[in-house]
Parts: sequence; structure tokens; C-alpha cells
Amino acid sequence: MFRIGEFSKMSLTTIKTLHYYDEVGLLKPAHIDPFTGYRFYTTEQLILLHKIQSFRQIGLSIDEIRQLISGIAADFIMQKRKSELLGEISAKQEQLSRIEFILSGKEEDYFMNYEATIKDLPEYIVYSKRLVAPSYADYLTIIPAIGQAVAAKYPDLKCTAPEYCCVVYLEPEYKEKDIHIEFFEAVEQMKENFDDIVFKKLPQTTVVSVLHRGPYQQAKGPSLSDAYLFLAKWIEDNGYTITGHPRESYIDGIWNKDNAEDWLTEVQFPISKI
Amino acid sequence: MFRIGEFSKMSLTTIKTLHYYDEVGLLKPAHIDPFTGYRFYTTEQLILLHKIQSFRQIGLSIDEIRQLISGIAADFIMQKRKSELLGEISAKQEQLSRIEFILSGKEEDYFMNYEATIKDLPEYIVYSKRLVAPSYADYLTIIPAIGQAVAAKYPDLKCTAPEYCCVVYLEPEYKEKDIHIEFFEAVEQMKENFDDIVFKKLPQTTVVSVLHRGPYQQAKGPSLSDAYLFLAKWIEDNGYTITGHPRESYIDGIWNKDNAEDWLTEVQFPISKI
DNA sequence: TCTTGACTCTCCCCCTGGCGGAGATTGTAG
DNA sequence: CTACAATCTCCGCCAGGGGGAGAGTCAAGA
Repeated sequence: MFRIGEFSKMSLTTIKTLHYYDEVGLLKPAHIDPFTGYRFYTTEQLILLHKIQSFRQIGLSIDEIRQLISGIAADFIMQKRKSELLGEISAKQEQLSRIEFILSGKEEDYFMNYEATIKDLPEYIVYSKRLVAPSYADYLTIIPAIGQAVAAKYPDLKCTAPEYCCVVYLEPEYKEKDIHIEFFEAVEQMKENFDDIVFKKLPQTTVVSVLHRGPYQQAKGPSLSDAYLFLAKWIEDNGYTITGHPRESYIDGIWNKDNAEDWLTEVQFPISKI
Repeated sequence: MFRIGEFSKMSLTTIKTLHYYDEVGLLKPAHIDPFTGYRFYTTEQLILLHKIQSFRQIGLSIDEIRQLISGIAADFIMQKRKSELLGEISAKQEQLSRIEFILSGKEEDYFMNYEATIKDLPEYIVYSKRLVAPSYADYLTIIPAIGQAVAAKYPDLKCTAPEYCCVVYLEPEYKEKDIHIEFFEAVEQMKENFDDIVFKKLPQTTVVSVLHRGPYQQAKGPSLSDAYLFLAKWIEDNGYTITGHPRESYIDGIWNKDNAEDWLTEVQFPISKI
């Protein structure tokens, strides 16, 4: 019978840990003096603790070790831990890749000053319209008109709060003219389609996004196209693939901010891992 | 200005998390109503939160993000996180390797029923003696004699509590006769050498160890040599290299347990990763 | 026999990054 | 005026222990 300090040195385990294992019922002392409360251990406990240490070293939780010691389903627990580990390793490797991407950005690559974030967009109920815009400048007339048409048809229909209003680019390459787009605005309920307005559910999607602050085009400072360049590079360097058309979601713009420097747009690419 | 619920939907962040970020000073609302306590956010906070999310996704802590936002030492923090990640990934890969080793052990490999544990042995002050034992059976006469000789020379010298008493095998291959060994016993202080007894410090060492329960040799059931086989396989399969001679450390034996089934021996191999 | 110092006990708080719930206000729509 | 939704603060919880306070125990030296 060893007192806890001696047992702690034999097993290379701190007294605190032995207290804890006693408390959670993982390793009870062979005997506890009923008067002093002193814990006494034997070499039986040393064997068990050696087992516990080996299981802790492969990352099993106290609870899993408790199950293993009860003698059940060793293979099942090991398989479970193995698949956990595979997931954890690939998550860390992804973080590493993203860090290296950031470290690779030089000061002179001014378009690298975005922060890419992965988001799981929820499902949205939207009305939508496909159209071909002669040029970007025409957005400002075309898009408000759609909203007005819907409001005229369904006066009770409300947009979601907060608003989610975006444009999807249907063509792969960049164009200055005759831009094929689909416009979406999130609303609270589905309604019947009319004219070219289609109500649908925009499914849940995983995207990588950046926020673009400022006007859409400018001579000095980043234009919106830099956000696209950045995301394309990010997606390639971090081993993702694009699974859909890019979206621009408008947060602040000419309708609520006079100064173009204050405009805020989110660019999103649907992606998945390999 | 958005209330917290609306802001939460815009940013895809839970209200709880926003409360928490406010509390820890990571993201303060633009305004708090002094009468109701309601929090109000603007798109400025949305931009900042987007940054925070991207940093959280690469595993930075709240504190590190707070430093980054204060505008200091971005590269330093990223490098630090990178080396952390490299360490974490290799730790997980080691766990994976150990799990796969366990899963590869079939029921019929009865010698696989050991549990390998890595330990950092502390430094020990020991007296030691090199000798050649004609056979294993001679241990029982040779070793006690050494202890008696030391006790006669230094009556005040005490062994450590708990005892640490081990034999190191100086030759690489297994032998049944004329075994070259070095015997160690941990004591409390250094003393002058005498005869063939040498006092020294056994340096701190990393070992992989198993516990062997039962007699040293037996017809059915594992013999001590199975522990060596097991460890050798473990070391190779998990990508370690042996960096020293194996040790047997005696915990329970004939001196305190009559029944050989109760003997307990620890076998240790000094190792390092690649 | 007394004292001193080393051990050990229990109890409580701390770490991370939030999550869940209770009970009390506040805001808004019918 | 009354629901009901939104929000507030406060408290406890997770894993795996670490740190320390204050009190009781044990063994050896004077």
C-alpha cells in the first residue's frame, strides 16, 4: 500500500490528477482510511493507471476510458476515435493552408487585404428574376423596378429582416456588357410566380466570402473585381472547388449611403472541399 | 443601427456569442441604450466581425484576435499559430498511428495485450554496477549482494521512496548465458565510488514502457520476452527510434510476493521520434 | 514529550469559448 | 389592452485538470 505521494512518483502522475480520477470514478484507491481520509494505492492500481495513461495518450476521453475499462466495445471506441482523428487532422491541415495563404501575401499585393470567411448560408425564400443588363450602371434602374413590381402585385409581402438581396453571375467569365445575371431578394413567404418573377427556395449553401468596402470601381484602391481575384486565388490555393455561380450581396449602397467609400458588398463563391 | 437579433442573422453568429464578444471586449456594439441595455450594431461592426470569424476559423484565440485588431504584429502571430498547428498535426498523427497499431492487433496475437505508454523519466541519483550474469537465475543472488555491500559501506544512505531499481541490458541481442548488464538502484545522495560500485546521475529520459504481470518465463501466458517483442514492434510501427539500452524495472517480485502470478515488472526502451 | 516540517485532506476558484435556461423588461402588432 | 416576440442580466455547465487556502496527520529530531 502506497500513500498518494509515493504512488504519484511511481506512476509519474500528479496528485491533483489522482484526486480527479478518484472523484470521477476512473481510478479509486484500493483503500481510504476512514479516519484521516488518506488514500492508499496498490500495484493493482498502478497497472490500471498505466492503461489509463496509454489511453489518454491516444486522446480518449475519461468517459471513453471508463467504458473501455468496463470491458465493452474496445474496437468500436478505437474506430470512433480514429475517425475523429482523421477529421481533426484534416481540419488542422486546412487551418494551416489558410495561414500559409495569409503569410504568402506580400505587402505589395494590395488585393490580398481581404479576409476570407467560410459561411453556411441558410435556406432563403426569394423571388428572383433572370435578366441581361447592358452594363453595370443599369443595375440602379433595373433592380428597383423589380422590387416595385413585386410590391404592386403583393402589397402584403414583406422582405426579410435583415434584408438579403443579391445578384448571381450566370456566366463564368467577366463581362462589361450584356451581363447575364439573376437577381434575388429574400421574402417571408412563397407566392405565385408572375411575369418573369419566380419564387423559389434558395437552398442552404456553403460559401467563401469577403466583404468589399467602397465603390464598385475605382482607380486607386480595390475594386469589386479585386475581391473576385482574391477569392479565386484563395479557393485554388486552399484546395477547394467552386460549386456554383458567384453572388454579390448588397449591404450598404447608394440607397442608404451617400459617400461611395461607405458602400459595403459581400462577394460569395459556393464551394466544397475537393 | 441593427438590434442584436437582426445583426445576428446578418452575420450568422449566435446572440450568445455576440454577448460573449461584448463581455470580453472583442466586439463592442456601436451603441447601448442606457435605459434598456439593448445593444445596437452598425455595418462597421459587421466588417469587424467578419474579420473575427475568419481569424477564429484558422484557430486563433480570442486574445490573439484582440491583439491583431489592435494592429500589432500580424506576421508574428500567424507564424506562432503556424508552428502551433504543425505541432498539433504531428501529435494527432502520432495518436492515429498508435490507434492503428492497436486496431491491427488480432485476438490471436496474444502478445499484443500490452498497453504501451510513453513516459518522461526524471533524473535519478543511482549507484550502479556492471556485471556479467551467468544466467537469469543468478540475479537473485548477485543483486541482493550489491545492496548489502552498499549498505555496509554507507549505513546512512537511503534508497528513494518509492524504490527505483532496474537492470539495463548492454547487448543488443537476446542471450541466455553470460548476460552483460548494469544494475541501478536510486538513492537519495551521491557518494564516493568504491570497488565496482559507481555513483552517477541517470539522466532524464523519454521511454516507451509496458508493464509485465507474472513470472519472467512461463509455458503458457506471456513471458517477459514477449514484452520486448511487443515494444520492438510498437517502436517500429509508430516511427520511433531506439536511443539507448532497454531497462527492466522491478516493482513486485519474489522479495515481496510469494505468488509469481503477482510479480510486476516494467520494461522500458529509451526512444525518440525519428 | 514536544516541535517542526513534510504530507495529505477538502473546498473553492480558474482556464476556453461559448451554450442553455430562468426570470424580468421592453417593443410591437392586433 | 393584451399577447407574443425580442432582449436583458444572472447563473450554471462542458473537460481535464491546476493553484492555493486552511486544517488535520505523520514521522523524525531535540
